Amino acid sequence: MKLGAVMEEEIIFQKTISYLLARVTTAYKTVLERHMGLIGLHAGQVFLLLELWHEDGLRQVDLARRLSLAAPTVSKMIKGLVEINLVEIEREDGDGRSTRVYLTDQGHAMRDDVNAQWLELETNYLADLNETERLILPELLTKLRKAYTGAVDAEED
Amino acid sequence: MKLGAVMEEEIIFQKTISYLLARVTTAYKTVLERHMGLIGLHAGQVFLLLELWHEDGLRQVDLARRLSLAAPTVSKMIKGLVEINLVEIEREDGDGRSTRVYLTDQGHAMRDDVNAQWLELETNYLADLNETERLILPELLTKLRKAYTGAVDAEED
DNA sequence: CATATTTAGTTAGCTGGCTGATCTTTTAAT
DNA sequence: ATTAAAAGATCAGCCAGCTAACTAAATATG
Repeated sequence: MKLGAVMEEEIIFQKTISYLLARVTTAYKTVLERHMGLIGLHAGQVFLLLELWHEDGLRQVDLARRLSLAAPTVSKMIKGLVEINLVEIEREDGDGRSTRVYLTDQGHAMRDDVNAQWLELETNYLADLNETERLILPELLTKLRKAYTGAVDAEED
Repeated sequence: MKLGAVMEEEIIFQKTISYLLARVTTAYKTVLERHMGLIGLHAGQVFLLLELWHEDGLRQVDLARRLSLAAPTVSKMIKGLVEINLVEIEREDGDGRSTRVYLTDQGHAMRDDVNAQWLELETNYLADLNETERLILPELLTKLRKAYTGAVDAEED
């Protein structure tokens, strides 16, 4: 009775990878934000810090590129991080346009907390994945990321 | 010279599924928003419309549950959809608290546009996936969604 | 019947993304 | 040297999410 022909179109829609991805995406972001909130950070800040832990003193434009984010987004994030004293900014000597972003001591100190929280995220929510899935997923996700960051404008006119 | 022992920790971080998922998430959301913008919609509105095409006249709380969204989020989305005349709201007769959301003619009419755009999304960005991946991904994504929507508070005190 | 609790929605205010416009500084071109 | 173009950063304003706090209606409870 409920399997009328009317439903077919919608079912297709909801079975697309794009749809499923959207649902995962939304749910995941909320969880991530909540988890990082436990250590006083916002999700976006974590990724920015990660890049700085990797290489301190980057310019904003470098961060934007590495994180695949727009410049204003990075600008606002840094503002937030400066306010809670995790990073400092400094005008570049050679180039008056650039601002370099440096970790403060507190910024460095957050690393263990973030790692711990990250580990929890990974273990708490992904416990149900079997070994095969754990192997495949990284590849698939990487593939997806490349698809969405790389071929943004690849559509017919 | 650059491959010091210092880097090891960070590399682990960036190989976690959580990290990769975050990157996909951000990239995908931007693409999705851009694509739906081509037909005058925002990403969130599309999902709400989808539910209404499935079953018209839902209450906001129903929509929130089905979409796994918070009530204020749905409230704002509906506001936007009302403004562009895709849905109308109507106070429930039996229950003065509820508002039911109904598609307008224009709301119904968007369906083809959305489907078309959705198809493009699916074909343009996921062309590189092979058949195996196309089979596995839906399962994996569904699994992830359940993990992130279901076990939100499953952590030690 | 009166009061307390639950439920549905809204408002306010936050971060995370974006685009578009603006400003300053550099660099390129004439 | 002057002007034009490019690059780095910011500001304003938008939507998608959220939480917290609130109103109003419905239901429980006494």
